[in-house]
Amino acid sequence: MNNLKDRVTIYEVAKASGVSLATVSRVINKQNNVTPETRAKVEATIARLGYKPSGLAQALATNKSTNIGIVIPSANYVYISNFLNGITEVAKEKGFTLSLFSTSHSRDDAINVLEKVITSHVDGAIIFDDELDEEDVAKLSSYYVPTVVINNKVEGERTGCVIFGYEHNLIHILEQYFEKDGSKCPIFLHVHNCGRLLARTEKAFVKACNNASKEYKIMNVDDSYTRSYQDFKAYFKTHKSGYFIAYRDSIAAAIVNAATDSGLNIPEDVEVISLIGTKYANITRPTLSSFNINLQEVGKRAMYMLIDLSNNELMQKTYKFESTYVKRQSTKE
Amino acid sequence: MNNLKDRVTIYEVAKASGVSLATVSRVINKQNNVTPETRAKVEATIARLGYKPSGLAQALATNKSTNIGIVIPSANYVYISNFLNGITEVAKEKGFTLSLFSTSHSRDDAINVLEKVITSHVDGAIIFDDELDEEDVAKLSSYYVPTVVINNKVEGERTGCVIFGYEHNLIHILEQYFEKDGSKCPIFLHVHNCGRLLARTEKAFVKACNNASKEYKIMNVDDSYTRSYQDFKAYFKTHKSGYFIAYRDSIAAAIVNAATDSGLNIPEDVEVISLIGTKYANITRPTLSSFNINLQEVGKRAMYMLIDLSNNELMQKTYKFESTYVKRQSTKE
DNA sequence: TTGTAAGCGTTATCAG
DNA sequence: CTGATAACGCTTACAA
Repeated sequence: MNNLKDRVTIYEVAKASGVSLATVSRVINKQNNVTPETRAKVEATIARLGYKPSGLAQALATNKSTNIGIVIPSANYVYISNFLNGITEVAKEKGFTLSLFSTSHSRDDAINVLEKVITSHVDGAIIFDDELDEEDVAKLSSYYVPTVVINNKVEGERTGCVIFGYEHNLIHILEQYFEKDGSKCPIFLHVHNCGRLLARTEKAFVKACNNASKEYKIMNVDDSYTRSYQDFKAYFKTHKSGYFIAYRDSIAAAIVNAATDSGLNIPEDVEVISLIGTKYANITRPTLSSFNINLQEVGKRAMYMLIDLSNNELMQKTYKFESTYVKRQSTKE
Repeated sequence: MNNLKDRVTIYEVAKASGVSLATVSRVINKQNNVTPETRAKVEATIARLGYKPSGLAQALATNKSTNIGIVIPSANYVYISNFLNGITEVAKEKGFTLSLFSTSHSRDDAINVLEKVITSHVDGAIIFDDELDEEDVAKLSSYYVPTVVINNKVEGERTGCVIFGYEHNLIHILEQYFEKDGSKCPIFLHVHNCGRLLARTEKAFVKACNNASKEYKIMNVDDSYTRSYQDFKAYFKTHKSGYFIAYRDSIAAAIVNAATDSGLNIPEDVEVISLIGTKYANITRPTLSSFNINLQEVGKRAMYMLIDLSNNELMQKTYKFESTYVKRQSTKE
């Protein structure tokens, strides 16, 4: 693990070109107080020796790592991928490097990750992880790392947040459903330990049902396609209809497929809405009605907010992304 | 961006506990040549002051960053997500931090990323990106960064690679198809600029067809579901059959959906195989026959290889993952 | 067991 | 425009 050993340093470059460290430093930092000749000379030996400055040493000397930490539960979700993609784009554009931390849905890991984020001296952090709460973010903040939190309303001096608007739209859709049809029992699919967004939408769901004096069900499902497909195959042996609200496309797809495979019709017998719609909502057959938020845009926005935050230029500390509802084949409306 | 400013340093801890820097350093590095009493004293003030060591300074002093660089084209593919997930798991287990670099399928970006990987002083790198070739890896190697390359056979002192076995299996499947049926024209879907794996499988495809003296077609398709769905809707107006080899699930799904929506039957009229199968092959209807490689395992393996490489303990420098073929509903066999 | 001091590879503040 | 020299925060011989 001695990869730094033997690397050409600024000192050797200075020696080889007959100038001082300071001059070499000026050249690599593109400062203009260097004669064209000396600059050329230094640049030549840099090229010849294949010198690359050490980001580590630079960071230590300047107090800037140009590195930002990203905390996610797992890379394995499509919406997280989209989010990451938005982040990487801005990072590249603005010259930041990214450190990826994942917590695997465990509080212990999350605490650990928090420590790592602090010690790794990032210039900022973006947290999209329900294991970490306001207090944790405050801790990060106390170490002077500006933070943007996704999907959690957090306040703080060095903190911004972007939140998702689902509740309103879900309530609206349900109201509409109750008004125009409402014949099937509304069923909310609860995934164990699946975080704030689910909890909030569940609350909104209950509220909408209560407001309309409708009976509803909360059903526990497994967070995997295969498992929940099987569960719903069993379910549809005794139940022949339902108006389902599913957290993720894959769960929605499990219901749709199980229903179809059980001889039920979509959307006549069974209707399904996916809360976190991705491009796969469009690929399954029947296609899935879903709520959508462009997570790539969320990633980009988070980066921009973080950069502003670092420069003390963030005016609007909370940014809300409203979901849009896209009706497809899995619902009548 | 002065996030380091005001952070508690080892020096302040030393002063506050009335010991020297060295002692504090010993304590935080869990060396055993410290009296329990002084250790306790130091630990107390560390806790009181909320001191966290600077990873930067540690890395500079020890020549070890415990950070490894991951180079990918984009975070936006399911198979890349799976790969990342495998990596993050091992990283956590072994105490590494990850730096994520994405090249966006551009050679320029890739070169840029390479520079960044070098300057960021990672202890190693994992490259899963077709823009970077053997020469680039050699460059990395010349800066003493051990590297594991995915999907490219690369040799070098500080280099390992994991490669994917598709050709054999594809040829086998095709031979079988020609033998048992072979009535439909085999069509390989070429995605512009889509990298080595596609090129290799395309070659294998051509070879198998030639060996069997079968006519075949290579068709250019767009690398997006929506676009290729439209293209195939148009295509199936005039063509009523085909045996398609698609690169990705989403392309395979586009064909299957377009065919179905055009009144054709799967697999009677149209058969489709997806080369890079993901869990979505199982979710679409009809389900997609596909070749599978567990990319999570690939990620894990790459990490283990990299760690061994760093310790000069990597015996087997090339590791091959054979794809497995899973027949589903989109083919007869 | 503990402290002193040199060094890791840079940048930055001074003089010159 | 250029060169010493002191930081940056930590580790690690070497001394005590």
